[in-house]
Amino acid sequence: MRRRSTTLTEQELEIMKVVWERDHSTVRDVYETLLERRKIAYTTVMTMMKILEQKKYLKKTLADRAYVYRPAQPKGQVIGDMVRDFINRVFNGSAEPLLVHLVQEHDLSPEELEEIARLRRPS
Amino acid sequence: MRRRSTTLTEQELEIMKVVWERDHSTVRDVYETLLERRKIAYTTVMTMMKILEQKKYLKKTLADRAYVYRPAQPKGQVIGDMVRDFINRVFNGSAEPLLVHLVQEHDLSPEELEEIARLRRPS
DNA sequence: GTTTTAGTACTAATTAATTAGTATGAGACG
DNA sequence: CGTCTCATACTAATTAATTAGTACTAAAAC
Repeated sequence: MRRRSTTLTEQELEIMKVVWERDHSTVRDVYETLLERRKIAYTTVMTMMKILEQKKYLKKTLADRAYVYRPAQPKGQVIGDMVRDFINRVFNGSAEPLLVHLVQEHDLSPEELEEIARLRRPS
Repeated sequence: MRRRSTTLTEQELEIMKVVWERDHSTVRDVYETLLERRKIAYTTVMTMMKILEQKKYLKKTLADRAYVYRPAQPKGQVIGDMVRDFINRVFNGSAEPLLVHLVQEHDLSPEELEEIARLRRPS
């Protein structure tokens, strides 16, 4: 058997990124945005957004004739869950080795680190 | 269609973690390690390791009667690829917002940050 | 030498993720 | 009013990921 993902899957995330950029979104809004990047069918977007609503990532209200969707959870929360899940899967729950990777391979200078460190300890 | 993953999938990663801990591994070695954690069939492990060999994550040599597997790429390289893939998917290629998440939600103190920062700039 | 053991190769089934087609209905428009 | 447009609901097909069974073979054990 194949375990169902506890976080956003790849395409779900693509849709949520569009939705988070906007105050509210119809299927057509998201469809047109995604269509700029790749071939996709309107009903594909609709199906995905229905799934996201069932998974409690989106909430919908009926406006005029079409559903209007809004995020059901703040972006930071959802992304934070994905980061946590990644750290669990790849680093057995320990954040520090991920940080080491970032510093060593992702062009993060000590200056940037210090700046970010101040987020936790405002001087 | 469903795009094939460019990085290690969840169960592939579980097997690679076991292999990386050891100098060399047979299917039985990995099977017995995984069995301590969960129910799994010997042939399941064998199939997965064959896939990992085809994907160039493992290389095998025939020793005695059974294949002996070794990592074909260093762990740091493979994990680094996974980190890069995650940053691409979730943060559109930018490492800094991931760092902010780590600092804010994963108990990383400024002291730890400074220590890690020294990895890049040995005093 | 026959049987038991332990390995691989091959096949296949299941489920999640992704994609999209078809049917249907309500409102806009002539 | 009939038709066109645009929305949803429902159904279904495809592929990747995961799991494991069965057949076969060679060596070990008796």
